Amino acid sequence: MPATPLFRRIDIAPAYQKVADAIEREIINGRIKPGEPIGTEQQLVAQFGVNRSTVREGIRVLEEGGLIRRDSSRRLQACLPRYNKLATRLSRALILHEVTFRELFETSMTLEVASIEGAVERATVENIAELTGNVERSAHVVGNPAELAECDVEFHVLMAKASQNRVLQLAREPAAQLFFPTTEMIVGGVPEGGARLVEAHRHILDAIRRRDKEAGVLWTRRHLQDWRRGFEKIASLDRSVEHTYMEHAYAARQ
Amino acid sequence: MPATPLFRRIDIAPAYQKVADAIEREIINGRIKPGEPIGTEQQLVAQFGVNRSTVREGIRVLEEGGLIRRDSSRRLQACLPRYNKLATRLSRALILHEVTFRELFETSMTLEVASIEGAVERATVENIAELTGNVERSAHVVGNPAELAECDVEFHVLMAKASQNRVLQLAREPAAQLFFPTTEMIVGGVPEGGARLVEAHRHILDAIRRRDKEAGVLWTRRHLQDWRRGFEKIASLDRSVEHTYMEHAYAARQ
DNA sequence: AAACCTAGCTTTGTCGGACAAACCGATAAG
DNA sequence: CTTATCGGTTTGTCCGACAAAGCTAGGTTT
Repeated sequence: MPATPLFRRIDIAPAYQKVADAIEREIINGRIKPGEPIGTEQQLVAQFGVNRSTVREGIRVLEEGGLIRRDSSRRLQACLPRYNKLATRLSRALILHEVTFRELFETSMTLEVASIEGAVERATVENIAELTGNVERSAHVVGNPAELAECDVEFHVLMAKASQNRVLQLAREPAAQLFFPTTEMIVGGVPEGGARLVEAHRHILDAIRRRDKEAGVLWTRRHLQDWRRGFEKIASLDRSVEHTYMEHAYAARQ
Repeated sequence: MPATPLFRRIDIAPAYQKVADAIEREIINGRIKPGEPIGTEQQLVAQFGVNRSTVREGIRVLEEGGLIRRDSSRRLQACLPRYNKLATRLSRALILHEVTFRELFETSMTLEVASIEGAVERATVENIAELTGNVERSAHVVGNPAELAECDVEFHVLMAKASQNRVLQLAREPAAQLFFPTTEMIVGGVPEGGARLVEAHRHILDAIRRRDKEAGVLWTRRHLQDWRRGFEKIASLDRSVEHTYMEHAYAARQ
């Protein structure tokens, strides 16, 4: 072989990948806007000059990446990747990496505190109305662990939304997806747990209303510490997020 | 329509999706461990009783999701989803949602501070050695914005790694991928910017060594504020992460 | 015997064509 | 004006095929 390479490595990406990349580029740089149609498979076949099987493999890649979706009639269109869907992938990754609840807890504490700080500063009247509705609903289902846990998840999503920071909303999602489902187990297992949860939410909401950052942070920390105490009654923080639990969360999501 | 639904919605997932789900289940619940082979396409065809095209579409889905990959000889095997790859998707999503640099900055500040706190508490000698090597390298390339920016990215990745918190590592990645590439522009545009950056890294590393959390946080904040000041000289924080910039980051990633 | 080479088998990536089911649009019937 | 029907499209799936690249095993060379 030559001492100095004459040619650089030729990029031989498979055709389906090139198809996916080409469409992705058009969406990312805005030539195709979310909601706009991509065209039928047949049209893509004609444009790219490859076989339909190849086009379809490329489509699957983009679909999984959340860049395109099929509307009601299964036609292809660009779309905004849902945080939620992507976060699910990340949650899965966290499980496979066998992270511990301690890691989840520590990071969630950071992110939820950041959320409440943003929410106190920037929550709109709509945000507050949504949160109010949520708290009222929580109060009604305080005796039902499953429904209450669902309300809890929603409360924290709304809080992040109220922070008006979409990066934060996204960053907290993967951890939250793994962290909060345990709430059901805890609320179900600890008497008075439900009431304490609703009370904490109430105080947090109140702090947002009064734009009282200190109180908001205080109650958010307290709320999470409550979770932690409850969790430690049923499991160790240093155990990895078990496959068994994972299956629970996974099944619930479907 | 009947008052009470007699039948529940029939689940008619396309075959390729079922193939993907079936393989995903095996990986998630640990029956196939990362690194283990999935089998050839032909074997999957035989096992699932569907056509190879269908199997291949299912494979593409999992591949994109990061659950399987092809090894050197293109055989299929399960794998641990790389944060990095998933984070790339998320970064893309952030761009499409037209987040602003202010949102990025705010969230990064939160996450980097959390990183340094964890790093000060739990950095191992290996972590410190890696960081030391990085800082030394930075000092050598202080005059080269591109290389220095690369060192900066690595420094913060290593810092997150030193926190021993994988959830945090993951959570900071999407924002960091969008946030740090601007470093090159800033260092290139602001005289003394490079020197200040290296100095900050040095102080941060020193704080980790001395387990001095307060100093670590202080210098991390200062470091990020420096970025912010530099950035505001060339653009507004409230402008969305422009498509043009996005293309820059995107091209660099390839 | 160890290293090398070559022919054959396997696997992937791609292609062309095919067909049933679902969907759309428009027209015909009530 | 609503309902029913009927092509034309589009998707999901299947079948069969082939070139290129990798792997395997056997034979060859040193």
